[in-house]
Amino acid sequence: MKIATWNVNSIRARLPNVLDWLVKAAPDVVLLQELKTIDQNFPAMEIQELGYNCAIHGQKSYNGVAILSKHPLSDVSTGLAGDKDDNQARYVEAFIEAGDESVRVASIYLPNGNPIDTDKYLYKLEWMDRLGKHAADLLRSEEPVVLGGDYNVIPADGDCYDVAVWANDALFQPEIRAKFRSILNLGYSDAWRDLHTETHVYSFWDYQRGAWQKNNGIRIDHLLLSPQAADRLARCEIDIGPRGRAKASDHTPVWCELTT
DNA sequence: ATGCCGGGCGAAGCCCGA
Repeated sequence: MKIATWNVNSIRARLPNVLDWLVKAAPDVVLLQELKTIDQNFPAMEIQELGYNCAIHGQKSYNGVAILSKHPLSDVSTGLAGDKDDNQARYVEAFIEAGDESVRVASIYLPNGNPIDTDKYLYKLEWMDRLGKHAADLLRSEEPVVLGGDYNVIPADGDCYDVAVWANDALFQPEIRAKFRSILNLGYSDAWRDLHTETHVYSFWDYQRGAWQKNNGIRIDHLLLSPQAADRLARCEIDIGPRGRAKASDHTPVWCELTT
């Protein structure tokens, strides 16, 4: 089963690119972030025509996450547990029913947290704590689980082009990276890192300053696998193709292949 | 590395992203 994550930076602005990639890459499951639209304006018809079921958790203008699946979706839940007052659409989870390939997945849009001396940073810390609690709960099911999304965390120095540039950024703070590691330490695997040793491979390039052309990127889109999913991990790749297209998102898809 | 892009909203210019 091929499972991808992609921050599309507006599903409506990106629809032609997304549809093309769905046809070309043929993933079974896609975890989308930054829909930037409400559920009613999500282009479900066009995506369903390619054979995908949709679980949508939209929001006007900002955030918004979705799960696309060629297999039936069940047990859909929206929002991350632990804070009833959090109304930002950053989490959707579902069970993918596919016989002996069944898997539970979540699409995650972790808060950016910049600037670091503001409430936005505190919100990021709090959100990561809640994600860790929920991730721990999910492990107790002993199911294969894939938590994929835009984590807004640069895990290690080699995951960005210049550590000096990112030193004061929320994505690079030691306590943020420690919280990300603490989720891994529960028992999750960073699928891409587990299968690759090379550094300076990225999933995001800024629109500005010719970042794409100069390969000034960061690796912040991750697929975290529970042990039961990691045991089935056959492949994990970053497809930089979509980033080079006209009207590209600033993120590109990351995908993994789970076997039985 | 400071928003120089790019998207949403809404009809200019501001908010937001990483």
